[in-house]
Amino acid sequence: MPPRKRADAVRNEQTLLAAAAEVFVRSGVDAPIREIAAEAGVGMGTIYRHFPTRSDLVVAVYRHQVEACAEAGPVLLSTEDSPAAALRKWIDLFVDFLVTKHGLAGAMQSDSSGFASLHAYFLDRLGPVCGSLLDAAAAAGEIRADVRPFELMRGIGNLCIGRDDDPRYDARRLISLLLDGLARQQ
Amino acid sequence: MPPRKRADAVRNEQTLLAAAAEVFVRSGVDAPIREIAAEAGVGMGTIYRHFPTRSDLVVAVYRHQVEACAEAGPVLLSTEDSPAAALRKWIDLFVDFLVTKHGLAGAMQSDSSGFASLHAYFLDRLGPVCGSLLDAAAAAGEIRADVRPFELMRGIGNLCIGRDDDPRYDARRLISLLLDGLARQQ
DNA sequence: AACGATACGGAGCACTGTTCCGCTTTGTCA
DNA sequence: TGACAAAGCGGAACAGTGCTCCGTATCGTT
Repeated sequence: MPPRKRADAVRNEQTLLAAAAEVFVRSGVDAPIREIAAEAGVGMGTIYRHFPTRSDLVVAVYRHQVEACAEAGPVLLSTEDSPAAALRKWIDLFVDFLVTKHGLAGAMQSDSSGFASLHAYFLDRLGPVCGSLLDAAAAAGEIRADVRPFELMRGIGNLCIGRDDDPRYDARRLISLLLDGLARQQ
Repeated sequence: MPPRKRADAVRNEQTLLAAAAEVFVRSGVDAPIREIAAEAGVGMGTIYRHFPTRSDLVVAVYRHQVEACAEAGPVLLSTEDSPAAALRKWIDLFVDFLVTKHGLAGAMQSDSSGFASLHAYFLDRLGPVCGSLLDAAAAAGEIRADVRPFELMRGIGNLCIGRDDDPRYDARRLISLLLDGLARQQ
């Protein structure tokens, strides 16, 4: 076994993952390396050492985001005032994550098998989390009970497609409307 | 009506269309503007004047290629030794054209309606041409008679997807195999 | 032939990806 | 603890690209 990584290297890798996620949301997955380095407060060389290609970085952020999104579900459920509020906040995180997810297709040229496995991982991990949020909100009578995680996640995913630079299209607005529709009508 | 274009401007536009088509095939639709300008023997400014954005250029080449491909069908049919030979040559042109077509999706970000209309134009214009080549070859007994233009064009189109830089995948080789299979087995 | 109007070419600028190497930090071992 | 490799870091420097701008050349008209 080779000696384990130095502490600062581990720290930088975490910092980078968080910074890249933030920049991807702000400027897309094609954001300049410099911008990501600046956001993380590290040099460009550090990024290239940890993630030799842009694809490596995007994939790493993807995994990191799936994990963060999955862990956020239960936390939100216990800290927010109501299950419906937790659901809304969770979906906000989910939309941030989708930017990375959609960028992934472009970053991983022609490696459709690797892409498929990441997509499966995503569904396995987040489907149940989304499901428990939906169940909780439904049990509280806050939303209708007949919407399943898959259709909701897919619908939101589709709403987020192609919203690159056209200011006339605001995916988050539409998603908010969708959630309004999800609320149980009294 | 404003005065019509100067002769050299018209000439340059045609030259550019042909040069861009050639470069797209050789280097993809993301080829540097400089390379296209060099191929056409014009300055970069000339390209930007005629086609302000890359998307404009790609769309123009697309239309130009559809037209050229459509006109080539009857010509090949009358100049080649056999309908099957004409079909093979025509498909060769068609594959060149597909490079532009696939690049189009990337170049036209989020303008799916414009893309759809171009796609319809493509089918309307080339379907019949491909059909007449197929019919002629079938009538000559050179190929089986139960393959329709749409499925052939679509099949070839799909074979050309994702062959960007992986040297292990050669779309033209597979297409050639497909055409061998199309030949009437004696 | 002369003279706008139109179009051309490409130098120049801004921005980005990627490499490379001198310097700093870390972990270890006496 | 102090010293010293090794691991890691930062960012200057280089190369390639998109796009603009304007002096120059060409065209069409009178």
